[in-house]
Amino acid sequence: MRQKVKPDQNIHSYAKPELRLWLRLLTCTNLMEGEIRRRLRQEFATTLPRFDLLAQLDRTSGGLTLTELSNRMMVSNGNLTGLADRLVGDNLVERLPDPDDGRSTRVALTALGKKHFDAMPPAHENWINSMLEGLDKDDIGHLHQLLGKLKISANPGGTAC
Amino acid sequence: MRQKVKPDQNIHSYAKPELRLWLRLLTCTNLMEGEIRRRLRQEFATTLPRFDLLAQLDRTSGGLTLTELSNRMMVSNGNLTGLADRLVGDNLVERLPDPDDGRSTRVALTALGKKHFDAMPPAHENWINSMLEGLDKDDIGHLHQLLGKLKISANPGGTAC
DNA sequence: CTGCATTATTTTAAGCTTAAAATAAATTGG
DNA sequence: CCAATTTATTTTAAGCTTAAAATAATGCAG
Repeated sequence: MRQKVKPDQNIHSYAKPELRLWLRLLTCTNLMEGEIRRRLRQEFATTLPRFDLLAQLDRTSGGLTLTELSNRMMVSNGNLTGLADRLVGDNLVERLPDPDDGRSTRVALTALGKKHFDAMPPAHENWINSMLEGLDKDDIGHLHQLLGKLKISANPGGTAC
Repeated sequence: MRQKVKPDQNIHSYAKPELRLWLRLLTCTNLMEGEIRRRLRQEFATTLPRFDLLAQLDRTSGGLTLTELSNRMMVSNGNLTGLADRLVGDNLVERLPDPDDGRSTRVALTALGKKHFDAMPPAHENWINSMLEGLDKDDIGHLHQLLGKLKISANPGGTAC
């Protein structure tokens, strides 16, 4: 005998917990990312991709290849060419030939790039902290742990981050 | 007396739980969003913004104005003009003059758009479910609840979604 | 009714993003 | 050594995205 079905249980509704979770995850990320983009623009006249690239370079010495950068930033390789070009144009980063591999070019912060970047991380951290003010220590730990599980589940290979 | 500081507690590290949480949130969303984009392209030859717009229209009757769409999709109003234009060009949606307000144009699914869209939600839901397979019912509920808290914290106004 | 502020949309200019194809250097197998 | 494959990057074409300025219709105060 056929089971009864609640009226709103149609295929396009938001009834399913998994779908609702995904939409909420997306909303949270969009809210936070939007705020970070807005502030980067207003307070530092820069963009998130630029900030991300500079941040990656800042925590390495000797620079990174474009492939390393594209893996870490989770964007396409072709993307890096243009982004790096624009930052080179602003004298924030420089391209260095890789001594060992003629195919690669390494990218590194210039002195100006380092100076330009250094004011950002403290502000960036404050924005994040402020947006997470409604969560207590346990919430943050638990959320981190559950997202760790999600990360593994969504990424069977598991190479990124 | 000044407190001792651990060696790795420098300003650019990932030691802070809030920053680590944000980066993990971003990673999870990027992983899932990337997979959804890939599948939409491979299986339906479409993109996420197109899917999102069609999905919004599918669950309303009488269409939506561009402003309503831009609020629901959390993208800029100027964005909608081009996106709607492209979908109109493919005969998937149509623009209708708003009878009450000469400034607004409503956008609605065409018969072709409805037909085109209808196969997507079941597949979309399967992709989500598959990526969340590593989480049990309690994980999903708890994650949903914690993200609800985060959503409120990050969005003091609280208009979106 | 008339000017003024508001609201809805479009345009503009710039940058971001991608997939796929092209180029070029390195590596590997015979 | 040499051909075939792999790897790193760039180019190309298209679409997405935004903020800010411009257009245009509405509504409201006096």
